[in-house]
Amino acid sequence: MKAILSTTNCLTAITFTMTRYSQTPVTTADKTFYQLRQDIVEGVIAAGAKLSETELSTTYGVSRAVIREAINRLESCHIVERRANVGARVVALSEEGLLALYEIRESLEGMAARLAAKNMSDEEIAELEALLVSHFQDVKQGESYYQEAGDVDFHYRIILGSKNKHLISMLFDGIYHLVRMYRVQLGMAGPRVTTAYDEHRHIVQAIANRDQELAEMLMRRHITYSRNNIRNKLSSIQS
Amino acid sequence: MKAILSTTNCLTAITFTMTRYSQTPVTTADKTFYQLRQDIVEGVIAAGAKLSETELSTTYGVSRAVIREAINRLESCHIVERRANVGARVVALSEEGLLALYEIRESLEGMAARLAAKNMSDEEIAELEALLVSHFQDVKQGESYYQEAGDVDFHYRIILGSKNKHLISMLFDGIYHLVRMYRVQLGMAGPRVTTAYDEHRHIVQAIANRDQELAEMLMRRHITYSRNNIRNKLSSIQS
DNA sequence: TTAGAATATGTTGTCGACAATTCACCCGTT
DNA sequence: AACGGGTGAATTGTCGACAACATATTCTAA
Repeated sequence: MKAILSTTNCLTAITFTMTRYSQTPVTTADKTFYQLRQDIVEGVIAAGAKLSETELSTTYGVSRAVIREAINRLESCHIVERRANVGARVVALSEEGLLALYEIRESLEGMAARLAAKNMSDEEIAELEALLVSHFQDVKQGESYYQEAGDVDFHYRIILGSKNKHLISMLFDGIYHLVRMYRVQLGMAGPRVTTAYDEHRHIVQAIANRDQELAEMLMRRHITYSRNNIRNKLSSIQS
Repeated sequence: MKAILSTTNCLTAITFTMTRYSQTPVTTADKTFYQLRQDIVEGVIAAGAKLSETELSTTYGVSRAVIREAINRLESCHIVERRANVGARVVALSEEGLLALYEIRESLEGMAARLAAKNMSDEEIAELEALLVSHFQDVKQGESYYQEAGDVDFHYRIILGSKNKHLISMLFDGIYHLVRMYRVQLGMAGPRVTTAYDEHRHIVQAIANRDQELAEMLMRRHITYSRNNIRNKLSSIQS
């Protein structure tokens, strides 16, 4: 009944939150870009695979020009790597790559929490606290499959709360899809379900208190823990 | 004899350092992109101006497809804003926009300094110290026109020293050109010449001591000072 | 047999033309 | 005179074809 794949829920939650940020695709190049990105992130197109323009144009039923534009945008997102006169390949996934991404997340989301403590409206903070309450109930009922969507939504709201356009764009358009891609393809499950809730709670509290220093510090620690968690999983898989 | 325009020296120094990072343009779309970006950053194309594809294609003597690709890449850099079926405009410059960029610089370059303290080789650190010595001599001789190139070079080396690919790309391809564009078009001079040297010296010292915490903190303060400096200049201009 | 050059093939880069959309102008109606 | 709808010019989006480049294969010569 409720055993829907977590991915679906996650995407729903994301799109819900992001309606204030991302505009719906209008041109076919837009749609193709979103489709291609999704197919890569979710593993339909394998990591390291070559992206042949002619092949993709027949597959997606569009001209080579729109495929080229889509690939260009994927390159800007660092999802594919391109060499002139040779072609584009999906980026190679490595443990170091994922950990490097978390270094940036630590830096950027820490700043986002700091700015959120400064710039979020009281109403937005109230919504954030309400979100946390609903998470608490989910966790209490053991509905851990909601956790990833909830975690993503939590972070999204804080990032949006920073009110810094560049910060928002870097995280949403750049980092998050890459992280998801790495997680899916390296076979990582969702985030830690047990301990994360308390960390979220403390972060929200710091934001509500307008304590910029503490909000940043707690967010950085939160992501550092996440990073260590991933590193442990990866090393245990490899050994 | 040595009274060459500072801009020229700045670019020379940048390209010298960046040879390890950026590859030379090969296709005409590449060249057009670099040309267009330079023309926008240096104010040849005004802020807020509309970028007509047909007009640019005749101006630069290339086809519209090439111009489109260049504009797409400029959009990814947040140098132009695009609306579907309408066109692209150079971004509107605002005081808040520049200050928002410095918030990101603080976050990202702080992390870069932290990672540099961890990942730079002893040889690279020695080069960095040597660079600082040459700056000191320049400052002592009052050759302040070298300062901007020197400042840029200093930051570049530390960013490269982080060894984090995404971090490097975000700063070099994304932030720095935007900052330069804002500075040029808002009529800001180069960075602070007097106090910055000591700050640089302390940062290098922290990196040489492999003190990650301190390196990050000093770099963040360094950029915060710079940001405050800019804010003061801007408000004094406006009033 | 091997190294190197010439060639063949398939890919990407570039171009001009056509289709779709937007925006401004003009006309008609109230 | 003011507002709404319609028409037209101009711009962007999309397409198929050609040119340039990289790579694999084959052929030749030492």
